[in-house]
Amino acid sequence: MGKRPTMSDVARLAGVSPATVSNVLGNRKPVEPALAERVQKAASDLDYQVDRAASRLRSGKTNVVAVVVPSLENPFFASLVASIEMEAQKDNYDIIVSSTNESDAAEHSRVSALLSWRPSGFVVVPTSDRFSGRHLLDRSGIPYVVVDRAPPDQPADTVLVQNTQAAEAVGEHLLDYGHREILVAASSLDLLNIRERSEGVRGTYERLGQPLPSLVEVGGDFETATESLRLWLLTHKRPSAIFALTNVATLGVVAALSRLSIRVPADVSLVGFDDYAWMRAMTPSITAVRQPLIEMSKLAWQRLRSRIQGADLPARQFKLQCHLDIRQSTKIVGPSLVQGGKVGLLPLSKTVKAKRNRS
Amino acid sequence: MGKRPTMSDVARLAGVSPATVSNVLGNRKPVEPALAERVQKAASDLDYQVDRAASRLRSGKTNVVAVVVPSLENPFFASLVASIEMEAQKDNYDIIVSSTNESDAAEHSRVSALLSWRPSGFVVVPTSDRFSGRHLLDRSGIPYVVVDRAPPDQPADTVLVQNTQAAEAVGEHLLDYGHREILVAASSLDLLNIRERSEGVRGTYERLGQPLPSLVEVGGDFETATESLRLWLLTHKRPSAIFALTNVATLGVVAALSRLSIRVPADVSLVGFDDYAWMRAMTPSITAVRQPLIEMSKLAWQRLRSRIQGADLPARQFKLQCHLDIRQSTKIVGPSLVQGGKVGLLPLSKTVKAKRNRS
DNA sequence: TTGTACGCGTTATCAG
DNA sequence: CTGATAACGCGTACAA
Repeated sequence: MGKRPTMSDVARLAGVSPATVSNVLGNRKPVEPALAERVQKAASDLDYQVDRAASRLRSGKTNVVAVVVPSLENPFFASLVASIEMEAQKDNYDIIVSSTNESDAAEHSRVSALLSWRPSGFVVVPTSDRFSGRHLLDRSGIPYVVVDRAPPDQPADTVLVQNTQAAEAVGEHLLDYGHREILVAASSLDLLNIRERSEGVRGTYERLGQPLPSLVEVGGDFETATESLRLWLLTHKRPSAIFALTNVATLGVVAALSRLSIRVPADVSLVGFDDYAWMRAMTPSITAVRQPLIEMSKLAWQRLRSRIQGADLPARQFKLQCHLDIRQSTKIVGPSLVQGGKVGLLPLSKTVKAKRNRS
Repeated sequence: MGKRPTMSDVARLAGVSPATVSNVLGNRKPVEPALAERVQKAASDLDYQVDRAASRLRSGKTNVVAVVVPSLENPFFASLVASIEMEAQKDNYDIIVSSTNESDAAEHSRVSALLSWRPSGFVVVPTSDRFSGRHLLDRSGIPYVVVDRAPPDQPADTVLVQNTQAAEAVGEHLLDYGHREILVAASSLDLLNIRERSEGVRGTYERLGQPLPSLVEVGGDFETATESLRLWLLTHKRPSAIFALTNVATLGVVAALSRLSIRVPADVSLVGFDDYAWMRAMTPSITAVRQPLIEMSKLAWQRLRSRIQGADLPARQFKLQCHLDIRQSTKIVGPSLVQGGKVGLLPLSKTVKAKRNRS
């Protein structure tokens, strides 16, 4: 109960000045070991913890970063937050988490509100390609890193995945398995990364002279996605394979197919995006593009930390490679449609090639 | 770029005193409309945001709560954080999120570190029944609410679910479907809530004179759970139904069964815990106990907020009811083993009865 | 090692 | 009753 102890309380108990306590606890200046010990003991006896508000006010240092994501319900963002938190914790940073519920306006207002913390940095997954929090961040001078969705126009530190290449690999995989008529289930084409995925497969089919994939937008949440998919399937010729561009879309496809008693992969093959335990656990296991979530977080954090520490780096865009895990949900339905030896033999687990590259 | 504007900057621009700016922005004291407007304009022209550190230092108010969970990778806790964040946002509170990685020591040190923020309150899911952060929280005098896992001994505000009743309902459901030999897949029996679930089914089987369930501890992560389950199934007589006590255990069971080509529900029935989209999406859909996550969060937040606002309430324990969603993964294998009309007819979606009750 | 000014809003006090 | 002035909260940084 009662009020929390202050540094002066510790100082009094240890019989030293507040300044010394500050020096000991922040090990800023060398202090006589004997004194240091007394101070430490006094501090722990009182369960004393430096007040970050006071500390920040004087020193300007906070050790906190704000993390802004479109939604915490989406397991992809949840996992992202989880691994960023882990990285931050290693460096003794805390994170303030905020979700924008997929609203541009909310993004703006959340960023604005979070600025009042004067955080050391921001990690942002923009809600849309408009990235409406950007202006505020730029004006603030606080370093930030954008993850997953590329900001338009001006460069900024950005950590993305090679969506196009990953989708091309999926296209090749499906062609190699003999699939000619495929359906692409996108969440929303408003997002650049989704468009890249969509155009990736499309490009592959186009280049190889195959019929272009059909495309359906299914929305961002599970229920909607399921229903959209179900409707589409009821009103169109059944494709031989479906490529879902997000984890939610994947789940929607699985549910829709299940409801329509369409079997995977007997009746239709399925490739998902994002890789979650349930995709591996279920029967059939789902062939899916795995995003390097941990690497993304590590890279984003590393970059942000450098900037926080004052490094003067040019804005850079990182594009990490994805990985296609081929599992049971894709079935060979005919001879390979991939010409030449180009992709003659796909390894069971195919790595989408490409390395980091500059913006 | 550059330094952030201060309240004095705004005051100067608006031609008033800093105190007036403070009064306007915090609408604390009535201020002439004309002046107020000038101040608002000046503030927004400068993108001014009050510095929370300075504000807290003087006023003692923070509008931030710390949320401590065992793991952010676990979708149950991730969802919990998501909905708490949503509640908090409505009341203009930010949340600082921290995970203990299922370590008691980390829980203690995380709580200790978070105290340096002087948050308005804590929401804690204890890592273990030891609840090693408790001492610190009690000494701090900061209000806190415990969620999901009950603290031992002394009462504290706690929001739980009726684990026993939920598990009993699962027992009745399985008996009603004619299942005599069942296996309970627990994560770890170190946790009271898991023991309650385990003992719930066990109790039901015992009371009705049926063979007691077998029990296997499968650990807290997916891979381990899958392997433990696989091993158990290889070395024991196959049960007619499996009840998994957590979402991770459920996933592990699904994966193990899939790997062993044991069909659900043809060869074995399955009841899971926690309710996620993938359980509904897959074929067969998984019969599962749904925890009222949103209600839990709302209640926890409401309670915490009352305390933050100074309400002097006696510690209380809330136990919310769960819901058993009967789906395709449980199959009738024989006549009902539930005597009398007691549970003669189970509705397709059975609600585990019981209401909130006092500690 | 310590005294002390300082950072930036807030609040109590005071003036108009 | 409105608005300004000044003290204050609690660590930190710099001079002593």
